[in-house]
Formats: sequence, C-alpha cells, structure tokens
Amino acid sequence: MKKEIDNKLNLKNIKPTAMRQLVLQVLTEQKTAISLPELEQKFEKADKATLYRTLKTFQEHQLIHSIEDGSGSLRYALCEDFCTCEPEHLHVHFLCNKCGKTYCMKDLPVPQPDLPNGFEFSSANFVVKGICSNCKK
Amino acid sequence: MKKEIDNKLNLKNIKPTAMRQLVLQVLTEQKTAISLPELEQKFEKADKATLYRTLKTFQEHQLIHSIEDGSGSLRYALCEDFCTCEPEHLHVHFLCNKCGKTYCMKDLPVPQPDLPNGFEFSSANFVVKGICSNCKK
DNA sequence: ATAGTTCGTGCAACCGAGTTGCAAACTTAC
DNA sequence: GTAAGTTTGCAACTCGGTTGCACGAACTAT
Ligand SMILES: [Mn+2]
Ligand SMILES: [Mn+2]
Ligand SMILES: [Zn+2]
Ligand SMILES: [Zn+2]
Repeated sequence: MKKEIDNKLNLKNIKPTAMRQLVLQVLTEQKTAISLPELEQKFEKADKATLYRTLKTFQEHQLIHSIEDGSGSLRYALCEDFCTCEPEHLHVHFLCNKCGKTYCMKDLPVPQPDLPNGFEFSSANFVVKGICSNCKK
Repeated sequence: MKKEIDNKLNLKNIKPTAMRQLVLQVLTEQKTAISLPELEQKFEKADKATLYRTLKTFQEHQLIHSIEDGSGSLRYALCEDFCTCEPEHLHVHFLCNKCGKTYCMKDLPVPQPDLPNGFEFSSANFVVKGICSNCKK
C-alpha cells in the first residue's frame, strides 16, 4: 500500500523520495532482518551507496534498527511504531545457524544485567544463535 | 613466566611454537579483549595471516573465546581454565563507548531467554554498551 | 519565472577486517 | 640422513562498509 509507506515516512519526518519508498517497501515485506548486500540484491539495478545512505537515514529517524548478529554484515529491521530505540525497548535477536536468517524477538526484552560498580549501561546487543522453527521441522 | 605459557598451551594440546608463545604472552597481559588488528600492532613486525591462524588455533582448542562486540572487528580473550565454551559458561561482555575497550564480565552469566516454540538455543552473544568504570571517573 | 541553494542520487574509488594459496622454513617420524 | 607433515611469511584477494564528487531534482527567495 503506497499510502501507508508514505505515511510511515512522514511520521518519522523522512522526505518520501522514490528510492526511499522502494526501500521501505522491501523492508516491510521482510519477515526477518535484512543486510545491505541482501537489500542490494532485491533490486535489479541499484547503487550500494544510495541504499547505504537510505538505511542510514532510516536509522537516524528511528524507522529501523540495526542488529549486529556477527554474520559479517549488519542487519536491519523495521522498528515498531512506538519504538524510540531506547534501552527499555530493546529486544533479543535470533540468528539461525542453518538458514542464516535473523529474527526480531519482539516479545523478548533484553535483560539489564547488574553491572559492576562504575559501569554505566547505555545500550545492548543480545543475539541468540541456534536453529529456527522453520529449519527445525 | 615462560613455564606457565607453555603449560597452558600443553594443557590445551597446542604445540608451543615461538609464535604461539609470544601471542599467548600478549593475550595474558591484556585486561580487556583484543582484536586481530590490535594484536598486530603489539608486534614490531608480525604477519597478519600468522596471527590470524594462531588465534584460530587457540580458539579451536578453547584457549580463547571471541566476542562480536560490533566494533568492526572480532575481539579475543583468554578462556578460564575450566571453560569449555558451552552455553552455560557464556558471560556478558561490555564495550565502552568512550575508550572502545571490551571487557569480559566473567561474573555475569548470559541469561537463556524463553524462546518461542521451535527455536533451539545453541549459543549467544550478549554485549552491553556504555561507559566503563575507568572512563567514568 | 529566474537564480541560488539545498538535497538526493549514481558512480568510482577507497578502507579495513578477514581469509586463502603458495612456497619456504622448520619439525617430526622413520 | 631423507621424507612427510606442520608452521610461517608474503602476497593477493574478498567483501562490507564508507566517502568524494559531480550531476540533477527540488525547494526558496527575489
Ligand atoms: Mn529487532
Ligand atoms: Mn569474555
Ligand atoms: Zn533457520
Ligand atoms: Zn572506557
């Protein structure tokens, strides 16, 4: 739905260019987080740098969040509407060792461990690895 | 202590070559986890590939573990003697946003979250980011 | 409407971490 | 000793990410 795409962009104060609409379209279609190289392949002919900067813009405006899953490339996924990317909204991610897909476990908040004296929590990246339900059966 | 170094290597069934002794020496001196590029700089003249393969060997023999801290390069730190790198021995890591150092929080075990049906836990990487006690004061 | 300015895009070039092939040096087994 | 296996050094390469720059589209001020 074209209208919804533009709506989302407007809500996050991102000027809805053609490129950005296309990228957001792709992002919305994903059930798992996507990397820049993967995103690149979704287009017949698209420039890496432009996609890179598009993702960067999206992230700066908290439309998407990035996940360091250790797979060699950063992965990106849509934030939930109410998300402000603050520590209390962080969730666990799951990387499947078999299919390589990275899932947002939106229902699993990242626990905030008791750090030693003097250490200050500001953010966290919690990636669980294993076999996903799809690869399991 | 030269003897201790060789001892550790022997214990983990790693042939104690000169290179490996040197690398293990450096690793033991670190209070925070070290990356391959950082390790490279610790030597006047050392080959990246050799260091790389040395770290790989160490890891395969569970002398060290690697940490995906999202800093752009993998970090490595010594395992504790009893460590077998199994899920229950995993600990939290802390990356300081200021000095960039990565700490092993050996006293903080990685919690094992309740995954949805069909998802199987096999490993995890839990990195907390913030300001370390050294940068705080 | 025009001119000036800002913004987005495309292309090429670059960087740095990690990785591999290969040959020389070294170690171990016989 | 020689032969076989292992470790090392060097060079080359891959790949994700990032930047400089120039062109064109869009927006602003006059
Ligand atoms: Mn997520
Ligand atoms: Mn550690
Ligand atoms: Zn899977
Ligand atoms: Zn610090």
